[in-house]
Amino acid sequence: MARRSGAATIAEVAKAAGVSPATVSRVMNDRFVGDPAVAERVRAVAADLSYSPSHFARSLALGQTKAIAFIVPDLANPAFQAVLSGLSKAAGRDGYRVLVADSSENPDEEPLLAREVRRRCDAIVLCAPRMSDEELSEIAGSLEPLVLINRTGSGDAVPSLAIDYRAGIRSLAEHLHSLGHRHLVYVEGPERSVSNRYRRDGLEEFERDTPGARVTRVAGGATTDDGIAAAPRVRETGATAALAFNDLVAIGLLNGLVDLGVEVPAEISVTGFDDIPFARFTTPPLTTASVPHPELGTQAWQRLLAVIRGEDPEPDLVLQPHVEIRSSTARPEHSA
Amino acid sequence: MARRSGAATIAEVAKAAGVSPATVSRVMNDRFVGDPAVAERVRAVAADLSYSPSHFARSLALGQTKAIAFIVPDLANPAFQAVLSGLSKAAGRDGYRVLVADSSENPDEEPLLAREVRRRCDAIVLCAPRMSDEELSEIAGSLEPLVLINRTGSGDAVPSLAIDYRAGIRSLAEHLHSLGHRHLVYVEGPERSVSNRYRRDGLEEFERDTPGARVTRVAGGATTDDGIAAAPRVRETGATAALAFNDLVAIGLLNGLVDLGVEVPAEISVTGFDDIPFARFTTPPLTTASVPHPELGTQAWQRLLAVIRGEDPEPDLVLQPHVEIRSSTARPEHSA
DNA sequence: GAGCGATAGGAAAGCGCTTTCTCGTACTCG
DNA sequence: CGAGTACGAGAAAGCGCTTTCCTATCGCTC
Repeated sequence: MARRSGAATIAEVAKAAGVSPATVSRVMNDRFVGDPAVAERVRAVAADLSYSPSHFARSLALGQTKAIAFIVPDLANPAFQAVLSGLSKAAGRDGYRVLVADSSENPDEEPLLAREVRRRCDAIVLCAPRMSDEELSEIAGSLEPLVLINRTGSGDAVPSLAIDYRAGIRSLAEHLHSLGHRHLVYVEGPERSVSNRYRRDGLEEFERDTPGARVTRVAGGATTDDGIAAAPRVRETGATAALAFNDLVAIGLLNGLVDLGVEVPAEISVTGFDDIPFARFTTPPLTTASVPHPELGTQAWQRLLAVIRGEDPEPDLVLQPHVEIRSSTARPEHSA
Repeated sequence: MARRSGAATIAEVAKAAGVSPATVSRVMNDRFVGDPAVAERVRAVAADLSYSPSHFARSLALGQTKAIAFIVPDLANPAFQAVLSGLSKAAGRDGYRVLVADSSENPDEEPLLAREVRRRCDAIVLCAPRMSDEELSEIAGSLEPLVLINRTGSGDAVPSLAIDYRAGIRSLAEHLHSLGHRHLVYVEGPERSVSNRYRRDGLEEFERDTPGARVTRVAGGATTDDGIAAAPRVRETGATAALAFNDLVAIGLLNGLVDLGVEVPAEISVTGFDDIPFARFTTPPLTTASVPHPELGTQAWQRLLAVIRGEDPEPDLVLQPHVEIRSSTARPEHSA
């Protein structure tokens, strides 16, 4: 038995207005066709009692909530916020709200988080780079309607949207190579991150296809602090250019290098990934690869809505990053 | 009538296990005291059908959701994220989830947003700097349990937590004054923002109490872009130091000034507010005033939980910002 | 003026779960 | 060995809302 939360119920409104709950419901949902005076009375009473229908009860009766969930690995990363913003705007236009959940607190419980959050709404957009493929395909079924971000073809027929990290980082590496860099160092993302794997693949391709080029790898992470911590390791490699897992890491790295007395880009060039708004404001401004993140959100919504409606979603999309050249990259010193 | 979402219901589990729904419910909630074999069977069947209880139905029956909402004016601002992070951790420890809503899309509908979101959960933490006092006290009642952030004593007995922007910005101004600056310029926050008013108050106090000091005001906003746009206006004032509404604006301003060829801090000192993580990484690193934001979230949860439980919350708290001196502030040129 | 269709609005079932009440069974104790 | 107790588990009500019937009333036509 619920402790009454003080809010008026439909029954109370009905009684006060001298009509049946059914009528109140109809009036509230603009499905009422009878005497306008009755509707008016109901509305007045409802306003008077400041009645507003209970969400749970509605959801229960209707079987839908008009809400979707968005799970991100780290809400503090502006790149995900940009996706969220696009998603939330798009969903809002169709009358849907989005619930945000951040799995950074405990990544291990991501599947649980997803499941739990999913049950509070009609569908879910999942961005879970650290979840294993097995875990993913295991829970995918129980999460539908579902759209995946940055996880391509998990075998299942789940619509997905991805950024081509592989191609993006390769372009970045090629940019550095064209400047004259031969020894690059990649500051890795989180151990279990799938998108880190894509980047590694891209770099391996680059290395293979580019005679004379070499890519060393050092441990990193996904945050500015990880970037700072990686600075000494980067310097030790002797590489003339560093590719960071993302902009956050790059920013940390930039500062870590400065603290070590290393000049960027004179001694070491640095690149990021994502082109977060702050990337323009670093010193020197960060060369990075970007993708229109809000677009990712919009596209995700299109597909999710289709799935919700039982229609066929548009085909999967793999967005190609665009290299944004700024001044954190330059020719290596000795080659000048 | 709900369209069945494919998920198993308690009735199905009950039937499959040859028991009553009541028993299933009890087993699922660890309230079962009977034959362990029965419990085991129920659990097995539940697992088999991958049953998980419907949230709405539970909420409806229980009258509670174990979720709270957090409304922020702008999720892109790292300061609010820090609050969110503290809140979410604290609430999580008590088994509560937090739903995040960002009102930046359309600030005018903040009251509606709050109301709607509130009905999806048990309580709400509201950070609505742009809502008018009237609007606020108008809806406060319908939002309870409620904790307010950065809105002190709205007359009503709503627990609140605030940052002392007035004192904080005053300290910043005094820091600049002590460096020798006499003409300061304040880059205003959003027009209707209450926290902007506090800052203005602080600066007026400073001006009144500090003979020879002068504070000009120019239009600004709350984002980096607003900061960039304010740069020419700042320069025109001829002030030797600029206090920005927050760090985001300060960062924009820093860059806007550089673009205009103005050197910081040589020609103009700049300060921010909030000490977001990026503040350390600007060039020059930003002098700012800070408050432990996650702590704000934790404190908010303490109070909210008390209110939810019908207990008396701890008294309101006004956190005192600490001035973080970095190198975006220095003695004015001619005084050197 | 009788018979018909249309229409306004109520009764009731059902969404899935929790929980009180109740009943039947298996004990225990005198 | 019978009465009383304890305990396991089911029946049913209720959370607040929507929606499908369904009935009663009205207005019309011939």
